[in-house]
Amino acid sequence: MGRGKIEIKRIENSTNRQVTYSKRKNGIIKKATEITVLCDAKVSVVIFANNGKMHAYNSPSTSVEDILNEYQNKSGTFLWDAKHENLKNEIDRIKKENDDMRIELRHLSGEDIGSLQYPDLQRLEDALENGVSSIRDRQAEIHKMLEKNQRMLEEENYQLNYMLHKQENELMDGGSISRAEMDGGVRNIPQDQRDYNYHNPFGFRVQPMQPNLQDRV
Amino acid sequence: MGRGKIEIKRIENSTNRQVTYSKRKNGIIKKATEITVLCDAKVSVVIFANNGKMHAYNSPSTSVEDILNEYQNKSGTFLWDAKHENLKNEIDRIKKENDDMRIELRHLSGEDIGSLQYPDLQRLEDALENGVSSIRDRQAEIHKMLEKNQRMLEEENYQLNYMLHKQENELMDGGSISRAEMDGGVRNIPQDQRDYNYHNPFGFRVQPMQPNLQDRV
DNA sequence: AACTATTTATAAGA
DNA sequence: TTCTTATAAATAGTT
Repeated sequence: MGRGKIEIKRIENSTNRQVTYSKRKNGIIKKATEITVLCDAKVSVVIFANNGKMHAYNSPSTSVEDILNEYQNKSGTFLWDAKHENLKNEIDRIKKENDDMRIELRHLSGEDIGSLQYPDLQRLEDALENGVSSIRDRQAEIHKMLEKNQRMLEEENYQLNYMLHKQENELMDGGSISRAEMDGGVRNIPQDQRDYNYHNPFGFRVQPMQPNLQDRV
Repeated sequence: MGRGKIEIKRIENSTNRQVTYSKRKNGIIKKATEITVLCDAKVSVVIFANNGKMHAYNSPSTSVEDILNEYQNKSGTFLWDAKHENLKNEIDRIKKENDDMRIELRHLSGEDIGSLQYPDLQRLEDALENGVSSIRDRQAEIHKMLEKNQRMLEEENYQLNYMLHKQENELMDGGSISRAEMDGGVRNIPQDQRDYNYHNPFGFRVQPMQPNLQDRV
């Protein structure tokens, strides 16, 4: 019933099949509601599209419990089988994907390559070298960050030591230093004074001068 | 669809209702079989006529009906969940494995490594270098095989050319060569004579002396 | 059950 | 998905 007659056999075109499914599903459910009303019948319709989506129609039931249970069991089994099939298909699909990746990983780690020939080997080698070079870039980047952080820490230590030294001097003799001494003299603090800070757990706490020392590298 | 249009409401005439029920029930089942075939769907249709034996011992009760429906739904869900827990768990497990491998593959190809720190990077680099070295070993192995095959082919060519040369001489002057000439002289065949074979499509066919030339490398 | 006039469903095309 | 429409299919009323 339509523009043309169709043979009752699986519609191969997927879009077409989907459209027909949708239309006919609605048709069946409409018929079910009609017979329910017209003839006072009880109808249960459960439809699964092959993509796993389910639609169901149940007329208001007045059936006794054991009949319902019988239906329940039947439809339950049916329902289960359909869903079960879908899940199994999904599992198979994922397992396939899984196996492919596992093989690729093994190949990339140099295992099971005894049977590979030129083009595959070349591809693997390229991929690996690409990977190595990316990883090394990343390592270099981290290395640079670490070095930068180290330089910043050293700088801060110089300044902290200088300030500590200055305050100790002021406490001891009430003296003071010039701005010039502060700017120019920092890097000339002798090693023994710089190291003092590390051995004095009660040293003054000073706000860090490099707030971004904690940057993730 | 018939001689006259009918309103969708209970058919009061019992005979009429029975006839309509029978016709429409067949129609629905036909439709169900059609959608099953056409759309690769799974359909379950259960129809109870209100005057059927199945309903003989049924006492229509709205409240009981509601309870039974609820029970049906609940037990259906329960049945479903219980039966599918295992499959769902398996899918989750495989999907997890899948994701992990996908991430590892991306890391190995140098993608998404922006957040990785030292130990992971080191591990990846080691793995990649291992892989590269295995692949290169394999390449070298293949290369050696190819070289070996080439040497064998060259050797065979020498011998074939020698034999060809000798036969031609015999045909021309009836002469013969000594065993010593055969053993010692093979490699001294002049270039112009060795090349002759390549230009002579009607040269004698000689059994190859190196049966394993066709080895897969 | 058959028959058939009619209604209804729907295939194909936008 | 939704609408349209020509046509196939279902079926209401009749025999």
